[in-house]
Amino acid sequence: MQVSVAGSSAGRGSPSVTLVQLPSGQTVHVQGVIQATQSSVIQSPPMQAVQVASVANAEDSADSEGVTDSQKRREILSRRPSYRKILNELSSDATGVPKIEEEKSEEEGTPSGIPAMAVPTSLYQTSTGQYIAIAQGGAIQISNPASDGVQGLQTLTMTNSGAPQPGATIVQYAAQTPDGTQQFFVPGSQVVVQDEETVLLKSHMSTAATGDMPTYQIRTPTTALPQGVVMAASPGTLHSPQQLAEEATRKRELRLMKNREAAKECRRRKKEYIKCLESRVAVLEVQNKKLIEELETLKDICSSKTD
DNA sequence: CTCCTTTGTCGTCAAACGCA
DNA sequence: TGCGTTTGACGACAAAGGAG
Repeated sequence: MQVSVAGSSAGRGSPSVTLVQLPSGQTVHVQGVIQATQSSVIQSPPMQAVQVASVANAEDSADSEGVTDSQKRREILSRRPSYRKILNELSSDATGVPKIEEEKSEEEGTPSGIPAMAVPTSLYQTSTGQYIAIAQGGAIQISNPASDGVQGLQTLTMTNSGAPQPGATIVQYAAQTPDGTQQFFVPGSQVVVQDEETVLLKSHMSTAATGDMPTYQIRTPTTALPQGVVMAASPGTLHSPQQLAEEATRKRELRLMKNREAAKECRRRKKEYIKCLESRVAVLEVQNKKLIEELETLKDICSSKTD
């Protein structure tokens, strides 16, 4: 099934409606969640197209008489709920909709690309073709396609309780490579990150599965500063304009770096959210199909009785 | 091969959100 | 209320694919 998600219109003036288009040409209107500057196409396994009801847009047009431009603009720009919020609300309404996990759990080592479900053992397939199984004990097994550098299973084990240090998180990365098991110990307040700002265990676990051993560095997630970066003195101790300028530059660099990472994370969440929407569409399609079949059966029964 | 279009990704800005 | 976070919007860029 191919589901295309596009903002209803480009630019800042667009109302917050997302059109999820099904292969049959039908569209699902999702209120107030996604806008894309360009349309995105997501591939998913083939699925029979069944009619899906559409949800009307509740905040159709903001242009009413007597409203100033600034007010209009403010209405247009009014914040939509976050993906996580919407999805978690959806998941509370309907079963089968996985939740996006809280940020905390991600830092503790749970691959956030995996939806959290209350199923003892779950199997997922990533966009890269990997299979991820979550065992009861929290062990995460990654099965690579045969074309990948490392074949077979890799295990990510996350332990919180009973850790050697209070509040520490053990992240074991055991890959069945010729070198043997590789293991990472991650204290609670730190994350192991790859070079190129790629956080280990974050989204693309396939990067850890390649044959080449990437280099890692320990960072504290709160600051995201690379090692060796020393915080400058507080503004009160700065004297010369040059120092002030350096401080401003440093602050800007820090802000940009943080925002860069935040944008990456936001995009990852957005993708995850879209995947969840797709799965919801699939569930609804199946439900709809069943209901149609049930209706047909009942119709047959009624018509046979009247005959 | 070159040019154009489409698609996807990334960095940045800015505004809204949310929390202490 | 200030500050950090989140996310829509935008532009730049690269890769892929099609047309000529």
